[in-house]
Amino acid sequence: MSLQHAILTALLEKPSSGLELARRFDRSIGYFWSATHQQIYRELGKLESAGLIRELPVSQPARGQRKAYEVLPAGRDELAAWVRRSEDPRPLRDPLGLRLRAAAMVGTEGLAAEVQRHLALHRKQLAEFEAIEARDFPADGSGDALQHLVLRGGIEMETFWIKWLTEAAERLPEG
Amino acid sequence: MSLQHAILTALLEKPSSGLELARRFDRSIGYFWSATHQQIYRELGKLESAGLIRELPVSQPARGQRKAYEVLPAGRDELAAWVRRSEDPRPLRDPLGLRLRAAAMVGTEGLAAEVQRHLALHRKQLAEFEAIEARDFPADGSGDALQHLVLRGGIEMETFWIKWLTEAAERLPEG
DNA sequence: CTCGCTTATGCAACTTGTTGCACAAGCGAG
DNA sequence: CTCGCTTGTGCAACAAGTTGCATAAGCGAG
Repeated sequence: MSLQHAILTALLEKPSSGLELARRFDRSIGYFWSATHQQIYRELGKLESAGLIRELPVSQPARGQRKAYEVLPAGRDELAAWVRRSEDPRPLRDPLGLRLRAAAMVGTEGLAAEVQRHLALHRKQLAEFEAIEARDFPADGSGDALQHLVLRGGIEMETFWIKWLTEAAERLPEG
Repeated sequence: MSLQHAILTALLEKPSSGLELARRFDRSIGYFWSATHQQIYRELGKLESAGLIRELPVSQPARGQRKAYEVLPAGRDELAAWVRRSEDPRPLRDPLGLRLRAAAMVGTEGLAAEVQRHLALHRKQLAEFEAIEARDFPADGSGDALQHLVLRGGIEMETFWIKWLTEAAERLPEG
């Protein structure tokens, strides 16, 4: 049910339409949970049926107006209860590690290039996170500490990938 | 399709029955991909239908004999092709990061304890990985380099979690 | 021997995530 | 104006992963 709670969090931060949510998931919220627009629309529908959110009434319903949603008290309660619940970490799922292992059986052809490609992707992501950190969390300690912590998680995760992939690149042939 | 390829890899390393596979997934292969026995049985069925694996013929089919599978040439080919394919990393999915963010909206009550619990889990996992490393990959450089690399990935991943969760513990109230 | 425990295999139903497409409205260029 | 492009919303089908249960065989204690 994590996706529903992610949506509730995002809507509490700021009432939004489906597409706005999808965009915000591509950025901040997405460090630890990604979602496509279809998933988001589906869950918005469920959340509305469940009485946890509602369409934000608009003063002048002009044509082409996008639907925006806001969180109802029941939604806030549910989110608060979820934060207090206990939930185990999900096991890691990454195909590249698997492919390295498979390569031990069937040969490493092409893997060095793939590792380089992943390295570039992770370096790019890290640069983006660091740019966000510099912009939103200056050294003076302004900005929300919890949100900064989450961003730090994203940064350290990417740092891990870069470190490990660099090791991998050194150990693979045909660099 | 990663699970099917994980199974092919495992069967190439050693022909096994469904439950043996499930156990091995809990350990080595599972660093980067986990699976329940139900998933494994289902995929074994599909792989067999697709002609990529077959039941290992046994000399004396005693009662209670467990079915074991071995990889056919077509299966090896498919695995080799997969290793050569290009595939993007999957986005991270972890509910705890999400909950920290949600806590910025609805309060951090109970989170410090949860962070401690996760810390303990990750420390335990790290200790297990390090024990395996000490056992299977002594300093003299014996042992398969690729498999060692994959294990290093698991170790560094857990190290990341511990570092980040420690940061989180320091920043959360009511420790 | 038989009762309960463990091991091994598997089905069915459900939830979650992905892919591909459909449709409508606004917008800008020709 | 109108054609094609982009934006926003959404359905349907599928693939992947999870949960709960059903079944059967071996095994060891009483």
